[in-house]
Amino acid sequence: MKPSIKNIAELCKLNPSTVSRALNNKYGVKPETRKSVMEAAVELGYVPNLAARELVYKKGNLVCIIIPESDAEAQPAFFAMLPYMNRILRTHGMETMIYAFDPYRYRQGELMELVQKRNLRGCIVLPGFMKHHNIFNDIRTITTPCVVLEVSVNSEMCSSIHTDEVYGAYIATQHIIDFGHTRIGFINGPSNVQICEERMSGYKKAIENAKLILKDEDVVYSDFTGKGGGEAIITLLKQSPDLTAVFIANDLMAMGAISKLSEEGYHIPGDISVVGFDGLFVSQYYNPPLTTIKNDDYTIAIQAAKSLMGIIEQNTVAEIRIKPELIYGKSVKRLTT
Amino acid sequence: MKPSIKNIAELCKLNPSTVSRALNNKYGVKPETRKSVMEAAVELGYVPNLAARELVYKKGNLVCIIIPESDAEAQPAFFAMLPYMNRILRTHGMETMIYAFDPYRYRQGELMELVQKRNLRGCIVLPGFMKHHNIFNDIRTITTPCVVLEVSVNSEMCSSIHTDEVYGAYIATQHIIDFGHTRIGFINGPSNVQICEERMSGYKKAIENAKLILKDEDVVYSDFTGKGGGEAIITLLKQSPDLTAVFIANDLMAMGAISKLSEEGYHIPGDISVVGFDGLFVSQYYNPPLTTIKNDDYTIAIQAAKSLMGIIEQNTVAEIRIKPELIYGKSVKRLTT
DNA sequence: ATGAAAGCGCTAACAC
DNA sequence: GTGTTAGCGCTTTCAT
Repeated sequence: MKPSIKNIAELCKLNPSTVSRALNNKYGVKPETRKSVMEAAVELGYVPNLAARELVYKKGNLVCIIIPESDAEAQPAFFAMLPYMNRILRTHGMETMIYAFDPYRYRQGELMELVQKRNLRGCIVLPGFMKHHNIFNDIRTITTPCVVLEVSVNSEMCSSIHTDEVYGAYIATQHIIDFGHTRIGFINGPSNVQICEERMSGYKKAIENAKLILKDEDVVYSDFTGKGGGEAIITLLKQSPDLTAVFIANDLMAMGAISKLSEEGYHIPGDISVVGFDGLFVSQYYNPPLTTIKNDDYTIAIQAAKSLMGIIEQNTVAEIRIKPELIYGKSVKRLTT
Repeated sequence: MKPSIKNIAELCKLNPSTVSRALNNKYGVKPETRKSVMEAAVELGYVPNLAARELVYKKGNLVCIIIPESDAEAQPAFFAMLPYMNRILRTHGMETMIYAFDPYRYRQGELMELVQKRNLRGCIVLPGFMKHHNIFNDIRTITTPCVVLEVSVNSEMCSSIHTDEVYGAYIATQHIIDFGHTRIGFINGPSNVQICEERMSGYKKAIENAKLILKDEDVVYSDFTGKGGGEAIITLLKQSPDLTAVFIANDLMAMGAISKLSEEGYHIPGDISVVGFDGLFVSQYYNPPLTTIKNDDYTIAIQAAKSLMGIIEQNTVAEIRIKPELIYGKSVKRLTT
């Protein structure tokens, strides 16, 4: 039978409330009493029951990370971030649960329900590619500290962390331009996704800044998968055979594209230069090592966890923007200019 | 203020106990009473407090996935498995928490403490590369349903899921042999890790079966990282310049090796054939697509979750062995024989 | 079919 | 400094 403070109380001939005070280091317990309680606790193998404590406190120390249910392939960022978030949260005495919701079956209010039934201390929402979903209505009205990635939520209880997508796409394209390319294609993700619009505008900005010509046929949309990237590059090169470089909106598509191009006899970067986006940890071991924009998951994850603790502990909400960074690989050819 | 059954009871002019029965579909509630309770619950936005329920039931519906704390790079399997486990567990009414322990600071009994304080329903332990760690003593004596990956635990409450590593390494090496190679190197992971010993013995078995000569200098040990793989292949080719193929104990090292070889002017698979191990989802988009042994995370994850539910629901423990599978890429050259 | 009362393990307000 | 008492929200006897 699992021991409770009552058992300790009996053993020490004390009242349970005194035991509680002793265990929680509350003011007003004789040192020797505390000592005897501690010893009894160890002897009995006492472990506090968090459910009982929560019932009194009304809040627990559980933080929930909320993601749309999907495969690892679709969510590399989440998996990269989880350990870092977890680490920070733990140093603040929090523990982590995962809630994967089905985007197609999400019920209005599901989030509040989760928060309430588990007495959650806070949430971190990683919406992935979703920008227009019922869950955001719930986030807006939630009364529990909450951090949302990549989506702004105007609320007293919500902070948000953004990647500066426009900037990332801009420096990617600019890097290609700096290497002397003048015909630069773009393989984007789904056009209805907000980050894709933003990456598109970064690409445009760099092209226009450099007084290059922006052509519709230099842009194709795909689906962020490796397979999709392979198909997209073929379509793109058919439309615009004189491209010398392509900016691709995520590393997975970039890999799919390079793999496909190699198969078709192209040499990378000899024939076509490629820049990706994401900075997956495997990208540096790609053949050739991929030049990419590192969406700094480490920084974002730590920021997210710290921001959450900021709301919980000091009631401070914030909107943070993080600039991604160019990682130099070997997938861009320097043209003689 | 968060509504409780008491509020519902007042609204319906009933006793809280009747409300509880109505909400939980217990026998002996007049249909109209139940109806009025349900309506009141919706009207008030009632959400049950799991902590209170747990206090009565003694058990909750939380399952904990336990991993050593580390970066995503070191734990690709975990991240691949999490969504699948989570999905199965949810269909059984369970929710998932994550517990990342620090292997260097793990205290004896930490696991039991976690289980008790959270009233966990069960655990799934993914020990990664660790085979000899204090946590296994705790797992052995735990009295809560538990599934452990890759490590056998002799206990009434524990099931284990194993990958047949020997078999995997065997079919990898055999595949290379089938393609006509006779000088086949092996880049293994750290020699003190059990799965490495197993993969080693699979490699040996295939070499010996084919009456090829097993040479010490054809094997090098590295650290499962991409960087390590790049260094290892150089060392290996210096020791054994006449190798035509290499079996590499994980995909990340394989990528590092291929990347390095390409940089050095080798062509893959023209000059050197490579087979990896893991079947990471990015491997199929590698250049060239990597021939690898797919450690079927999907099957393992689902098996693990189902096994856990098997212990919880039917008290059935099992020891399951899963055979990995050869994935055909384009990184092995067929030699004319 | 419903109500009354007790109790899960813990903490807090108030006595002493 | 410590005991007493009440109560967190829920379920479960046991009455009625």
